[in-house]
Amino acid sequence: MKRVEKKTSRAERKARRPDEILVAAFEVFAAKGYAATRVEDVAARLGITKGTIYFYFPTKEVLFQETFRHASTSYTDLSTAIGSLRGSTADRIRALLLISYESTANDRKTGELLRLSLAEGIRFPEAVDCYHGRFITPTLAALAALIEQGVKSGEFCQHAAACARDVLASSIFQVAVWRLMFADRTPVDSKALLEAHIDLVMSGLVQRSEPRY
Amino acid sequence: MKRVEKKTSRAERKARRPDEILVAAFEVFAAKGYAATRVEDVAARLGITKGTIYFYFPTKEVLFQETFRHASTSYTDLSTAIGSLRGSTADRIRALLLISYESTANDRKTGELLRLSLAEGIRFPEAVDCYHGRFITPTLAALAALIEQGVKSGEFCQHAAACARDVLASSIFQVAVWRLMFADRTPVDSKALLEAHIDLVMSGLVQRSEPRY
Amino acid sequence: MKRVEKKTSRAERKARRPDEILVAAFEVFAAKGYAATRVEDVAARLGITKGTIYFYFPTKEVLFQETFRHASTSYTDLSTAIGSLRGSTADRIRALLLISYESTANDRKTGELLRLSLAEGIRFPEAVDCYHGRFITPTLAALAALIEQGVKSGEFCQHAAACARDVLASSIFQVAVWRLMFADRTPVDSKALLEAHIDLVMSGLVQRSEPRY
Amino acid sequence: MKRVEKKTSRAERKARRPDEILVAAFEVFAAKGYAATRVEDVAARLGITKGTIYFYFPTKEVLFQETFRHASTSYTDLSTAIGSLRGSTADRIRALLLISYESTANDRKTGELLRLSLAEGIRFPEAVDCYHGRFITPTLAALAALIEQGVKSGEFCQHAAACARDVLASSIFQVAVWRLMFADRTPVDSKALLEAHIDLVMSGLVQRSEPRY
DNA sequence: CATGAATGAGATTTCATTCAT
DNA sequence: CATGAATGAAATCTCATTCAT
Repeated sequence: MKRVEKKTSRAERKARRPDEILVAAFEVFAAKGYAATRVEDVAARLGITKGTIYFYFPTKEVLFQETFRHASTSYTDLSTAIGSLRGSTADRIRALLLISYESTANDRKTGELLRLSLAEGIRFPEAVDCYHGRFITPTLAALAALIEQGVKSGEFCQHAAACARDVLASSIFQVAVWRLMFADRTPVDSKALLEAHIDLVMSGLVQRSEPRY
Repeated sequence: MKRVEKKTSRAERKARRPDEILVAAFEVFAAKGYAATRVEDVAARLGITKGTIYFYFPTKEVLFQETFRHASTSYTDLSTAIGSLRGSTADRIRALLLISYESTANDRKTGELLRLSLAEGIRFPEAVDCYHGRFITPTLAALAALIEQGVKSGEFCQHAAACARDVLASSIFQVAVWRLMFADRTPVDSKALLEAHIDLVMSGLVQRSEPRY
Repeated sequence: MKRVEKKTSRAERKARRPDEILVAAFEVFAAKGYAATRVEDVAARLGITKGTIYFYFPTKEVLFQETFRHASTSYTDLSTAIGSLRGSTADRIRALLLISYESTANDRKTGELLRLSLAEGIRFPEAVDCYHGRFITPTLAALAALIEQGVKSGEFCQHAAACARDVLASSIFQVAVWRLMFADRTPVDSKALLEAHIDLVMSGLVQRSEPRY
Repeated sequence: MKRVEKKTSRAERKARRPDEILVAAFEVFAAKGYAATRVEDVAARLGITKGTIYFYFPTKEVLFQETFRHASTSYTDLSTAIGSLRGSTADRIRALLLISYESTANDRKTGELLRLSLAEGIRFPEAVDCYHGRFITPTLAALAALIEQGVKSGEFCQHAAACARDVLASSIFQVAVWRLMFADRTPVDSKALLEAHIDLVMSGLVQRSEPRY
């Protein structure tokens, strides 16, 4: 019977439509920016027509905002990740930053969100808010929490820890910006760069008044 | 008398027009992005009409490219700056990064160029090339030169120096991205952030007289 | 009831639109030439808007080319006409030229195509090719075929027949040009002119073995 | 001294300017048509600027009309030519048509005037009037005069002569149209075509009292 | 006289949005 | 629900025309 073969029923399909649209829209918006993206481009990517998109989203502007929100949501939840980390505080920070990196490296979405935030931030402040709330705040909070632990445990020197949070976070931005700008022309070993960054910062962060080991 | 008041003759005006246009165009392009900028916006900012802009630049696309190039050109020349730096290598690196920071902080142009590079890089690869050539390459070269001096003089440990260049450079990106995104909402003390970054990295970079391990 | 009155469904309308546009466009292009025709003029003639035209044709240039091609296509097919002609070869040639004349006289299209070919030929060489292929080549071929028959049957003298084809064809051009230039100012009896032309040429063409007078 | 070398004084140059402009304008108008011709194109061809053209001609429209008039004026004066013709009436007609042909063949101007008349005739009826008055009317008059002489002298048969004028004239149009359309693609031996045309028409025109063959 | 910078009206073209089917 | 023909506002670009120099 037909029904058996058909894996996605009409109802299922319908339920997924908005998400499908948001996914497709994200790709186009990320690649071309808001103004240069045509609603039809998004539709074409799904093999549907403009009209269908307008059935789910009232305007292009709303489509953009929902798209941005949707794309931000799927970001790996750091607060759960942080609980499962093991090892010294330094190891856990390193692991945390690598998790961020991986999520960026795998689906590029995080990087593209950064691009969109920067590119469209002036016209869509909510997008920046969203990016900030979903990505930056949790990352900074997680880092801050880990650093505090390190200070308490004596691993980190109090003084350096004060602004270590932002400095560590910058490693993520560095890699993201690097990839956005030179993606296809100057391939960079992002992971090595990230780890070097972490190493250098860490070595300035660890307590050193006496022999370390 | 009219004549007396008129400070700019027609000839003078003409000679300055292209530059005036490029300056105005940069502001609008930086604020709205390529696609959302209307040629008329640029004209209005100068109190002239579209036609005048098309008299000097054949298309909006060319206007953008020239604008980008023009804005990139005025970036503080690091190779001259580097010669006038004094003090220890660490001091000179610090000074160099602060120069970059100042140029960004004062006219925002550097930051906006970064924004445009990221936002329009896909459609205007030459813009990225330009930004790369004018800004990133000289900065990295200057840093690399200084680091090498530090290694030779024994100030920096060989091992850490290997990737210090990129890590130091990331401080600039961090500040720039931060300012671009949160300019008016979460004012950041960029200078403090930058100096903290440098401090941390430096402390991981300097040669330490006793064994680390 | 609305439904009853509406003779043309949306689907029917859509199917006819391209042709409707091409017909309207031909009239305007023929009357004003390519450059002086505004796309809006064509739209207005159909009671639609510019946008609709651009929905079917990507540019004004393509619209012109398609229009020309479309207008050329409907020209009376001479190769079928030639088969149904009766009488002496001279009679059949006369009939053939009159068929050409009638098609010109009735819808003016042939004449206007000539005007467009001449007027826009430099910018649209394909238009000339098209006119040549659809109109001139078949006419000349048909005439040549008939003349050859006349020579074989002994009706025409070999010598004169050599270039009779072009000379007979010129009668068509003469009438067409005449009508194009003086259409509304010096009305000419085109038919009489054409027949006189044919008579004169024919009398030079026919084999005469005995005194005419 | 400079003056000696300078062949054209400023005054001379000034006096020729309008004519120079009209000559250049004709070439551009003929090649591109009225609407597609920019005033600047005409200026560029003379190495001067738009402003100068506007000094001599108030609008582009006037420039076109003057240009057309000017180009028509230089047409070989047939009424003087006709007096100097010798030989039989048939010979003189042949010679007259060849004179027309030569003037066309040499400077192409006559052909281009025809093109412009047809292309712009609807918007510039005066251009057609001008072409008619300067070219067609004299040609037809000259032909009619010669034909009448031929009839009086018994060379031509009365009957055929009635419309011989237009038929003979058509040979000129045929050649002109042919050259305009196929100038560079299907080079035609215009002169042979013209002479064949004349031969055929003449042989239908001449009085024949005895067997031709 | 000649120049050419500047204007502004108007033409081509694009595209978000609507709505009858 | 989905479609896609149609709209119309707006953007890019052109060019005849003007006028200060």
